[in-house]
Amino acid sequence: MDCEKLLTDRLAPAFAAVAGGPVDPVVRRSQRADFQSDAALALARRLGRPPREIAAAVLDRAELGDLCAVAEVSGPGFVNLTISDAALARMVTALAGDPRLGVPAVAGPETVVVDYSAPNVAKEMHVGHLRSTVIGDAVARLLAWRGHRVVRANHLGDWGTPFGMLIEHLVDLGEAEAAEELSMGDLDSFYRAARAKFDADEGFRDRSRRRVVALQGGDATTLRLWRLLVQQSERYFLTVYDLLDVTLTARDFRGESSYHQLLAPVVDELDRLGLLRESAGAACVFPPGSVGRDGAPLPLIVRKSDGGYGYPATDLAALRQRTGELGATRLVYVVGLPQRRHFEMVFGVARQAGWLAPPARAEHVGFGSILGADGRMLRSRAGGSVKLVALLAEAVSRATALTRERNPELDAAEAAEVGRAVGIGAVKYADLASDRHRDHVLDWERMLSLDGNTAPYLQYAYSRIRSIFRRAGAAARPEAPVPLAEPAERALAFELVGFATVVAEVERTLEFHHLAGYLHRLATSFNAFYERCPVLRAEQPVRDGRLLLAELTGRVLRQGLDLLGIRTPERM
RNA sequence: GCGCCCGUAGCUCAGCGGAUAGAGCAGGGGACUUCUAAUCCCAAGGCCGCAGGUUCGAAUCCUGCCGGGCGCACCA
Repeated sequence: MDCEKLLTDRLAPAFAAVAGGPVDPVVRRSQRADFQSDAALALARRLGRPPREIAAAVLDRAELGDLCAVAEVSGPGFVNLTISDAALARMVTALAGDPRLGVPAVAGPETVVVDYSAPNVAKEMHVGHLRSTVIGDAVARLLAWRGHRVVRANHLGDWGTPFGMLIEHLVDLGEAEAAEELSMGDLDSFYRAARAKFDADEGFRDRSRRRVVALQGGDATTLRLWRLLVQQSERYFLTVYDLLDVTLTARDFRGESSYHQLLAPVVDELDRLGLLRESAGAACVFPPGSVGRDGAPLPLIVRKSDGGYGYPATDLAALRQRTGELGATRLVYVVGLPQRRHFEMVFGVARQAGWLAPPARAEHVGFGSILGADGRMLRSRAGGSVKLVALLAEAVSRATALTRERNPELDAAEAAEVGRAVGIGAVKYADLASDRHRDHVLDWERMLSLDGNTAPYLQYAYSRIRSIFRRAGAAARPEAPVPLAEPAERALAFELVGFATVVAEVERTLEFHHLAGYLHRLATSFNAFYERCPVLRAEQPVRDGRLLLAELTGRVLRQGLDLLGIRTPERM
């Protein structure tokens, strides 16, 4: 099913025999054939034999007859491999009969915790949350589809000193009024108003401080007010997730408050393990390898000098709970790159404490900032951060207008639905289609140009396929003979068969731009095929075969886009 | 000062040890009586930041510079 793997498996024993030890055949796609193996070149020095001779010896031993039409030594010692039409057809047919499109469910499922999104109660979600939410959701979707047990952890910022002022502001407004404001999604003005009073009014500051103490002390009234804030915010966040087509639900909120009781035990445990050191009144752990500005070891402060706990303590408590109680073996943190050092230190301390021991491992899936078209951090006209919902609304309205213009036959309801899928898809795809380590330039024109390597391009290819089947009035026959005579058919067949390879790679690296790039290549191949190879007007048995290729393309596109969290409308 | 990320076509990006460096956009030229032209085809466009080094072979690995961004003890 997976061509690279198939060829690798065939070539590896031959290389091993020739080299007298295991060798990776280094199989990859080639411009001169379907695939090439480059291992003979690297082996030449070690074996003291000319690379061409090694390649020839390998070809002599390798069993490729049922797979390759041509297997030959080329240039200085490359092995060029051309898959036979019969073998390619077999692989396509196998794909057609496989609901999982060649991607098997994992044999040994893991429990994976994906930590993502993480908005703050009573604070607007801004573009900074976009990448974490979009990338994290793709991680969760992909790993779940592969059969892992995925725990979505939405690390909600629902605890800490700001809640004193927020609750006091709520009291000032009156509960009904405050709930109204928050449920309208006007979190920004609520927060700003509280902040302004805090900064300006000494009395308010005092009340706020006392309120924090009451909150932490478990005062019933305070807790009730606090829950009101949290609930209203959660409700609002869920509407954003719904708009974004994100799989996070009410059950996935893991508020920082829920670790509150675990913080002191975490510090105690670190102390018991002899890892704790006091420095300037704070309880610290000094993980190996971390150095600060002055070259001195850098501490992870697990308890501040005022006795309070910050992020490090919460992250450690959460980590311990995840590997311990939950039994997770893979911890994924989808958080911006600036936090890299923080996570290095947290993971370092967790390892020292024995909370993060093989097979469990943690990875920081970091990403760059979102920049405006001017190449600087995205800001609103007023200079503040851009509201996420405003950005999404603009994407949807632009895409809806475009949809109306392009396809006047759609009624208003369907145009709105399509506009939403296209607009949201465009935003998410733009985020996922480039290497996440880079800063990501959010250019309205480009993102919504609906052309090039964009979600709409892929969605359009999908809708073309659906259109064919609406006209055909029947599904493709899975056992239809696979047509490969036309170059466009062959090229498309190859892309289809490569789905599993890409999914496996992305599962390992969590670099979704590889999947996006693959889907774009697939859509491009399909569009070229569509252009040159009429489906419905073709004679049998070619017609059935082309229907099969079209259907498979549709299934792979839908599955691939679904893994990215992007919808595939039937019509555009 | 130290650390991390990033410098590839005018723009946005792939490629990260192999044969002539690839896409898309923008700009140029073509293709709709044909399953949606939101498409396709053709041409053009590059001292792969700079300089050394390793290698049969470097955009890719190493070192040093230059440029941009971010981080560097009690904010989350």
